[in-house]
Amino acid sequence: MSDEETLANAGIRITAVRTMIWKQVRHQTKGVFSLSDLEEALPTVDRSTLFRTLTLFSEAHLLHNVDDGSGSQKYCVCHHDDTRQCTGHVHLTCTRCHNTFCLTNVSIPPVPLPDGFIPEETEYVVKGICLHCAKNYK
Amino acid sequence: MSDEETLANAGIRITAVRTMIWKQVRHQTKGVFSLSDLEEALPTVDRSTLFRTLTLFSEAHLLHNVDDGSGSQKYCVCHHDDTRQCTGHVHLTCTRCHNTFCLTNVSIPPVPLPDGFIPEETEYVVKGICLHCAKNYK
DNA sequence: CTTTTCTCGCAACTGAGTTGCAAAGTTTAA
DNA sequence: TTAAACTTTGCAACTCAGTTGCGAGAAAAG
Repeated sequence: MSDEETLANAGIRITAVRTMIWKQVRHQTKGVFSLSDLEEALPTVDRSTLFRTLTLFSEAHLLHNVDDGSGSQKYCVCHHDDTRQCTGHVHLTCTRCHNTFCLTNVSIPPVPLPDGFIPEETEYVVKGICLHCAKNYK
Repeated sequence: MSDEETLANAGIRITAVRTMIWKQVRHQTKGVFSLSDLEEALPTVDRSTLFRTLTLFSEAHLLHNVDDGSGSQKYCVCHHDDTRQCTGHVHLTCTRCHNTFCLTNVSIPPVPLPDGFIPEETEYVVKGICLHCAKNYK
C-alpha cells in the first residue's frame, strides 16, 4: 500500500505536506518520536502544521499517543489494523538519551482496581538506561 | 512528630515559608498535587520558591515525584520511612476531574525487560473515570 | 470558471518549569 | 552584639511545548 493510499484509506485528504510528513513519520528510525523530533527532520514545515497533522493522524488511528512521563507528548506509528493492539504494551524510556522504545510484544499485566473506577487506558513505562547508552557511557 | 521536627530530621533548615509549605502539603485533601495546586493554596508565596521548596523536599525524601502522564509534574507526600516503598505503586488518573490517586497497596507487577536495559524506575498509571466523577456526570 | 471549503504558515499566546539576581533573613564567629 | 558570610526569598525574565486566530493560497464543488 502506497503512502497516499494509506492516508486516503484513513479518510485523510491528501496534500503534498501531509504526504511528506507521513513519509517522514514512517521512515524514521526512532520508534517513538516527539513534535520536536519531527520539527528537526522537516524544518520547512511549520510547527503548527506538524502539530495539527499529527493530531489528525492520531485521530485517524495512523498514529497513537504515548505518555512516557517526559512531560512532552510522543507519537508512535500504529502497525496493527486494530488500534487497540497499538496501546496496551510496555514502553521503555532511557534517562540518558531520552529515547522511548515500544516493547510491542510485552503487554501490560493487569492490576486490581477499586470498585467504581472505570479504566480507559493504561501506561506502563520503565525508565532506565538503554543498551546503547549503558555501553557507551559506562 | 511536629512539622518542624519532620523538616529538621530530613536535614532541612527551618524557615517560616518552608514550614507553611510543609503544613499545606501535609494537610491538603488531594493525595497527589501539582505546583499549580500549591500556588493556588498559597498565593502569598512565589512560584519559584514553591518550586525550589518542592524540589528540596523531594530530594530530602519527604515527597516523591509522580508522572501521571498529564504533562505536568505531580508530587505526593511520602508516608513511609523507606523511600523505596513510596514509589513502585499504581496510580489512577481521572480524565474528568484530573485528580491523581495513589493505590499505595497495589504494587506494580514486573514485566520481562530486554537484556542490557538497566531499569531505574517504573510508572504504572491507569487513566479513567474516578468513582466520584462516574457518579456525578453519568 | 467561480464560489466555497480546506490547508498552511505566521504570529501570538498560554502554562509549566526554570534561572539570575538583588534584597531580606539567618547563622557564624569575632 | 555586631559585622561578615552565607542562605532563602521574590521578582522578572526566559525557555520550551503546545495551542489558537487569522489571512493567503490551494483544492474541491458546482
